[in-house]
Amino acid sequence: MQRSYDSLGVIVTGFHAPRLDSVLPYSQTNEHDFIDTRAGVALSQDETTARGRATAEMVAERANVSRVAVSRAFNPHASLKPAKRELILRIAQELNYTPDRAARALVSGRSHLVGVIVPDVCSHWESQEIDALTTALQAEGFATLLFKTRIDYSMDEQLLAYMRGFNPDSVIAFVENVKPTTLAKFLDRAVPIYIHYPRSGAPEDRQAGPLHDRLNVLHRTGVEQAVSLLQGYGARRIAYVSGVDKSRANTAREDMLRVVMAERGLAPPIIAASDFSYDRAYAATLDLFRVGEGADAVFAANDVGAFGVIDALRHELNLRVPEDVKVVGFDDIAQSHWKSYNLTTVKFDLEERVRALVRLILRRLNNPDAPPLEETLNTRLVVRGTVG
Amino acid sequence: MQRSYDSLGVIVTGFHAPRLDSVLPYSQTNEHDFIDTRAGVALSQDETTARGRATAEMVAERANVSRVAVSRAFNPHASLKPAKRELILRIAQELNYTPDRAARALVSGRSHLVGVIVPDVCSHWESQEIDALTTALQAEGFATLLFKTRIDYSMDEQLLAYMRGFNPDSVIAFVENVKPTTLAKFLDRAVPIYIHYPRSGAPEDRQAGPLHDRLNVLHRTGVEQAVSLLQGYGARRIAYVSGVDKSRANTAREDMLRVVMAERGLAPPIIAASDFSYDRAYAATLDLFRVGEGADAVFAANDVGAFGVIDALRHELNLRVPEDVKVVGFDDIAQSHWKSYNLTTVKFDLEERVRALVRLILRRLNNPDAPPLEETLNTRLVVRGTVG
DNA sequence: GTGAAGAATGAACACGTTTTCACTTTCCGT
DNA sequence: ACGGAAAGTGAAAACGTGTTCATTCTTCAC
Repeated sequence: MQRSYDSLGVIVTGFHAPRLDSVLPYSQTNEHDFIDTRAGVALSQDETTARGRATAEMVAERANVSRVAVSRAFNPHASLKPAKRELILRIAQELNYTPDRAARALVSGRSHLVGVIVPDVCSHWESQEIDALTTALQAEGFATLLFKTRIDYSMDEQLLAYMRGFNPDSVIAFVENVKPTTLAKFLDRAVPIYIHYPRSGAPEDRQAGPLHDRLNVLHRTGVEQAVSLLQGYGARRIAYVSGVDKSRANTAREDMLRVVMAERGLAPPIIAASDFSYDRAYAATLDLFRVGEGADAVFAANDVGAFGVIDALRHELNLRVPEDVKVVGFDDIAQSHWKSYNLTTVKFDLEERVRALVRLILRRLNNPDAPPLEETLNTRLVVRGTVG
Repeated sequence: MQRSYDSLGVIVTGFHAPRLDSVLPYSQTNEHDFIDTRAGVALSQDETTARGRATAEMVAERANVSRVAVSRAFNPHASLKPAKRELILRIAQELNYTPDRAARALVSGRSHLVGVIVPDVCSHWESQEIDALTTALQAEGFATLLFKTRIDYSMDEQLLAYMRGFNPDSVIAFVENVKPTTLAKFLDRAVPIYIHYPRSGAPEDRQAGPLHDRLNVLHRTGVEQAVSLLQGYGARRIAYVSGVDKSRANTAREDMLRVVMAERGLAPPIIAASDFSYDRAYAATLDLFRVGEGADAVFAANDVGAFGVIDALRHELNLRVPEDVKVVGFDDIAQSHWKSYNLTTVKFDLEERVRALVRLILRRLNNPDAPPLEETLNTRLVVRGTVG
């Protein structure tokens, strides 16, 4: 079996053309990425409806029971003679039957979908959070419905309307600057919405506060440990390379840093404006040391930002980390232990956080009128090689 | 408004306790991560059903039209007097109505959900692909339904059955070693399945080949450029730090490297077994240079692996990159331009790839019986600082 | 053996939409 | 004005399930 590439509609995108004239044995051309479609086309056509799936009706017929019995067999709480349930489940498996969740959602009002709104899946912290979230939700019988919003962390009304059509049971929004009324307009009273970033302390948040479940994170602990460590190594002039301006996470972190530094008699942090990204943090650092006054130590609003700071210091400013400048991050993402960075950082226990979040969500779904619950997680400093 | 932390059920996880006795003004305690729930509770209760959403029925009543007209107003292809459509859409907006997708799916057989199965959302390449995919699908009116499978890239039958319940219109699986028959057993004839890793060239794949849509990627172009560049700098002994053994992506890349090196009269690559991860690549590199014979240049199966290689060389083996050892990766993920690595790598145009994929999917959904289509993308070498 | 309590059962309804199918109205060329 | 085609319209059926409710069957204490 041989084939010539120029028989295909080849899209050539490289900066020099591929060898279109090369004719290789098929076994040597497995530079193919490959996509199967309709893998099941050849399967038996009996016992399936026109749409290709077995229904409860068909299972019932084959098992000589009513359709309702089939429904009950799949609901553990329903009462059904054990032998009958076993028979039904066996036949269901033979016919490869699973209850249709769309139909189930229609009547029960539970889609078992949790909407996740995120500005950027690739962001390290977010991607790790989504990963853990999906695992946890999957274990509880829910599926993650992913939506992207604008990169500036603002909430898009069009997106909310769009998402609403899918009827999520709950929504987790990695989103800033969104008013409860906006959310309420586009989602139903019954849908709990979880804003997954730190609160800003703005008046409207405080007002809404007591009505809602809360997951608190004590930034203070980790920040105190970090500042204490920096002080111990003689750092006095500390800079903060910020996250997105006015975002909840950035405000919370910057404010806490300011409070702790004040308590310890340090001058307020020098603020270098950035946006959580590597590139902006890199540029902000260059600015800080070339145009600005520099610093003994740099706090970055997140780990990725800290990587940008470190690379700017080492590879462009010819400063040593940690000898000349110490660097501390926030999050402790998986990449922080990579040797090139080996970052000292304030850790959030991501898995614990996601477990707590899923716990809150499920509790609220099972009991919508339960009193608001508050859970609090702590932070701690993970000491590696960028302070010392 | 003041509050004391020890009035909360504080979960303390740090390695030293937080200052529970501290009492700060609320505005200074915004170390809270914060979660809103049921933001809409206070909204007006009129014009909503018990479940909290307006229905087509209610819109029809208010607009003095039939319920069918409402349905048609939301379907651009249906014929409806423009004035009427406008009226309905306006009233729908007032009532904050959106068609329920579960009900729509039930009758039309289209859920507008695309299942994405992935072993690890955090993997850089996968997370970037998921991000682009979600954007593209969202633009076409589809939503991404995320599922996690086992980390060894194998396909979990239980997961397939679970996912099937959600009735995805199509499935994109970042998965290895899965037989078409397994997929077919758990998904319907009507659901196109896209395996999103390179083919292995194994007999069963070849057999299935002509029946399916395909998205080819010409590894050859980029690999030839890379090998040519390495040869130009005098590299002769080239090692390959592999991906997961027998995985499609790894096999395709390793085989192509072998073919190209043979064509150019080089000895076969020295194989160092790894699994696409930073840590294993790091360890494999130490092994290669301490126990094994070392190399002039290292090809890594992916960029993250290349980072592990670089860090092992520089920070543990005290070798210089690129002076002592040259390194080339695969993928060109966003992190590859970070200064600490500045990686020379074989680039896949991710956006273009995702666009082509979504194009194939939509075409197949709109016309299930269309003849199989094949698209081919090219690769190219992005030259940065790890070869030279 | 008897009665009552509880478990098991299936018919009918409900969920919110799209699609089909007749029917009515509008439009256009002559 | 006229006929025919096209566009517009709403009643009814369908999608596949969970839930309610009245009925039948089983169990168990006496």
